[in-house]
Amino acid sequence: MTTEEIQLNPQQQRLVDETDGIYVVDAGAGTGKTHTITHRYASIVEQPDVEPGDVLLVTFTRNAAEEMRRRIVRESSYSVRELKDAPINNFHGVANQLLNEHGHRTPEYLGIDTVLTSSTSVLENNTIEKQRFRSFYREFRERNDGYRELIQLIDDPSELLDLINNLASKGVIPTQDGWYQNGEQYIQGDWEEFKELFKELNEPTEGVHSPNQSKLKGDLSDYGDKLYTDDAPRCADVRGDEKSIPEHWAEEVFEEDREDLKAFLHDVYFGYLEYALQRNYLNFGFLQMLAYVLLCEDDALRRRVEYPYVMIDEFQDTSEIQFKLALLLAGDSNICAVGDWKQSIYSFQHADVENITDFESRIQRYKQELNRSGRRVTYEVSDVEKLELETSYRSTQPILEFADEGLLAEGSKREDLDEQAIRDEIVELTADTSQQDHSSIEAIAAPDDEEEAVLAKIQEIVEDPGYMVRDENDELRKPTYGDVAVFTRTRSWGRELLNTAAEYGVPVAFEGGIELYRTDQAKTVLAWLRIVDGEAERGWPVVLEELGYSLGEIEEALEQEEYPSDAVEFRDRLREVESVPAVVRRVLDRYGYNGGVADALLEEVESIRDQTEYTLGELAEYMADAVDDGTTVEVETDAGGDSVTVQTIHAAKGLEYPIVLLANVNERQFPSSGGGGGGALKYSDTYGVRQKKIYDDADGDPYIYTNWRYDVLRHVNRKSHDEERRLLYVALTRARDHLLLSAEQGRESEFLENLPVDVEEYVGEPEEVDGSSTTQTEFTVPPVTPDGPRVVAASALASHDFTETDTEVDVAGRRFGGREFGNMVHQYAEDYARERDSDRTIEPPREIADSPDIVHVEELADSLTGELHVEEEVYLPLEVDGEDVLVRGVADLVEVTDSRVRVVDYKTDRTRDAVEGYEVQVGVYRRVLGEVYPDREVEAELYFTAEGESVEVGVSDLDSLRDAAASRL
DNA sequence: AAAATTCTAGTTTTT
DNA sequence: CTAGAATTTT
Repeated sequence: MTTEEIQLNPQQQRLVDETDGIYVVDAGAGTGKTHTITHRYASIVEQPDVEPGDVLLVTFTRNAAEEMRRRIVRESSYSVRELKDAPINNFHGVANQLLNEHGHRTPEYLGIDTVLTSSTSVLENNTIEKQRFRSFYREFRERNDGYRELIQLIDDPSELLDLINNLASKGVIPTQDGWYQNGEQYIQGDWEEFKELFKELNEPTEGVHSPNQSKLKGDLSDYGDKLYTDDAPRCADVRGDEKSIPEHWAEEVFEEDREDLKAFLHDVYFGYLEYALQRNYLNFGFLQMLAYVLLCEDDALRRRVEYPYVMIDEFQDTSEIQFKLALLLAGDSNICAVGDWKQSIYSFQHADVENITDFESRIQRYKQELNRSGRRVTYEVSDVEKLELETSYRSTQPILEFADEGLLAEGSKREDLDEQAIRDEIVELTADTSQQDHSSIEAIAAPDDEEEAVLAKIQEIVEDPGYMVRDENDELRKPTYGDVAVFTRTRSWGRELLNTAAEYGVPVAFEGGIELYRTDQAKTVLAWLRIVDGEAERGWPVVLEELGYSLGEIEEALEQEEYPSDAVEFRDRLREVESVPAVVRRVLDRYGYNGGVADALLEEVESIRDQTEYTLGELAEYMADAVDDGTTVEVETDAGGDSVTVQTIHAAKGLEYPIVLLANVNERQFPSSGGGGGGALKYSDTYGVRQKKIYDDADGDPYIYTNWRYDVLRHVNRKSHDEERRLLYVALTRARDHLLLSAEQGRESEFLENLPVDVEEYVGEPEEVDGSSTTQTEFTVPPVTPDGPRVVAASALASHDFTETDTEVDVAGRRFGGREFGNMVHQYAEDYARERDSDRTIEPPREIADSPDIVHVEELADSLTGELHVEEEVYLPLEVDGEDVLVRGVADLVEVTDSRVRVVDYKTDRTRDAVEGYEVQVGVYRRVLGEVYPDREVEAELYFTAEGESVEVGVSDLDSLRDAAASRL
């Protein structure tokens, strides 16, 4: 703690003094928020008629709650003992306690007769919950044949689980025969708001001379390109012939019969809640949800437990249900919400930034919703006082001002921010320090390797006297490695930096957990669990490979079921061991694994054992799922001394460093673009729950259509880069004295271009440091190696950056680019095949076999004789640049007869580079098929469908093309 | 200058 | 399978 913080400044003092009433406090980065809250708490509690038990202090994490308790003890007259049971807790803790003490029969309010018991546990592990949900959903599907159409649409059950959790975070709760309170409204969406947004988006945009078409109309230019049901209106009708699309579409897309969807959602949601309760567990969402129901239903209890004073920290991270819980827990209008909207970066955890930005209207709306069926919130909420903390004890003035610019930086060329409107929302901070000439802000662009440039820069920082930092007395000193933090957007970039740092011996520690289950140690443990469990084929290969067996030898051993005798002995001894953790321990011992990863693994297995009754086989299944999920686990990463901290921006929230280097500020990384797709169901506050696709097998031919209403509606909910800007802001405001941003030259993020800093080319290679003289992270995190070799495209072998240029063709008066034409040819080929094999469905197996020696096509060899195959994938194991890879080619047509194998690949692009790529691809076919069918003649050829720059192809030509394809086969 | 079409690279973050 | 940029057409 710095000396400045001992005294309270006038704004802080005001917050401490004014204890009665409703306050929203805008407490920016480094404004001494915790310190102030601590004092406010003490000041409330020191009133003669107030006890610690009267003040509810809610924080976001368990750690934050403990930290707060410690500081209150230190700064007030209360002792540890007196505050031991004081309600200083996180939301989940509050809910848990409430249910434990008073809530055993809560499920009854929803029509579920299971009781909560003291042994009901809170499932914290995502992978386990997904597993349980999956098994629930498996049963659900069998029981509910009526929902077949919706079930067909959903290929990943965890999509449903996400939706359920999202609804739970809003207080949308299912009951036996409907929805709790006004839950159904949320599912329906908000027509008024939708109309408003629709209108806004449909305003013509400003052109230089005359108005342009509206954003919405522009967005809908590709409407109609997808497969719609017959009742969908045509593109021209939807878009109309004005600058805006006809107004009536707003209502027509919003109004939709969603009764089946709602019923399905209800039954899944309610069914899973029952399922969890019967199995005696709750997830985070259910925990808060039940506490909410309890407080709503039991008026006497609510009055008994309510608190005269409520304070909530990190308010920008609260969800809707948490805000409502806080209102229910407050007995009077003494509520204090402290936070910083600019640091709201947890929307994926259901944080709703509008809780703080629209505090005044939200608190009124929520009160109204809570009082709809009873008087639950009795106090007045219309008088909300806003306070601001304006002095920052962390960053220098230039850094504070620069960080604000981060909130104004446009993330793409398309974005157009209302700068003034944003500035109006920002409370400008003033730095407390007078020292600031030493402070610097710079941006570097690395022409070749950004990681190396970052490391070189760090070495420069600790050696160059130009970078001075302030000590606790505000005096300047030279920085060390420990003063530097490197932030990244993604975990993976940080991990790579760590590897590069290890090469050069730069002391660097990665903080914030590793993907534990992807380590060699975990893989070995998994293999042994499988062996012990009797899954020989999945376990032994890993173990034997570690012993140096070749692939052939492994196959041989599996076939003969003959394994090395000491390994067999070890297996038999493991089978005698009773507890699962003990098995794991023995395996780790056998391999001499005893570092941080091994410890973490053991700890994990023990905690999983505590949470579930997993058998050995189930644990193996769990570990395999965790590999897929990329589950991360906190591991002790003691770099032992003076080292640079590497962490994600999310992990850095709440921390500060003298020198911050924000790395990988590259396009498409930060802000991340694209993505966001997938999933059959969508939810937004505005339009409610919607189905993206429609499954239909009315004509006996199952088909999935795009829901045309959704296709229009979704535009009204387009995401902007707001949260990414806040993430940028969080990163920038961690810095005390120096701020650096880095990117790859030529790939700089739009953010970087829009920040008021010159991006300078930085060429630098780190000096190699003798590893023994520096400290390294206790273990190095290995790069993620997916099981089996990497798959690369055949054409990529010809050149790493070959570019396709276009050829064009005219078909029936329409012009097609090369790609589109190629797709069309392809479609013809497929239609042809479908016609020919109408009574047979072709389902080529998509999975690559475990062993790289097994070529995929082989599995089809016998069954396919004499038949036509469309779009077959072939894989060829090759060594490329010293790495074993599977080279993938996708052939358009494959024909296999007793004497011959023929592959035809249609292409349109004849540019030199492309042809080169295709030739490699065809060579791959030739070779792979030659290996699979050694005694047959193998032909593989390219068939160019468009010559030169532009080719005229009429419909008749396509017919002849089809005939040609047919005659070849 | 505006609208339409095509191309490209991406698909995180973790209480 | 999508958002957003880039390019082409009107």
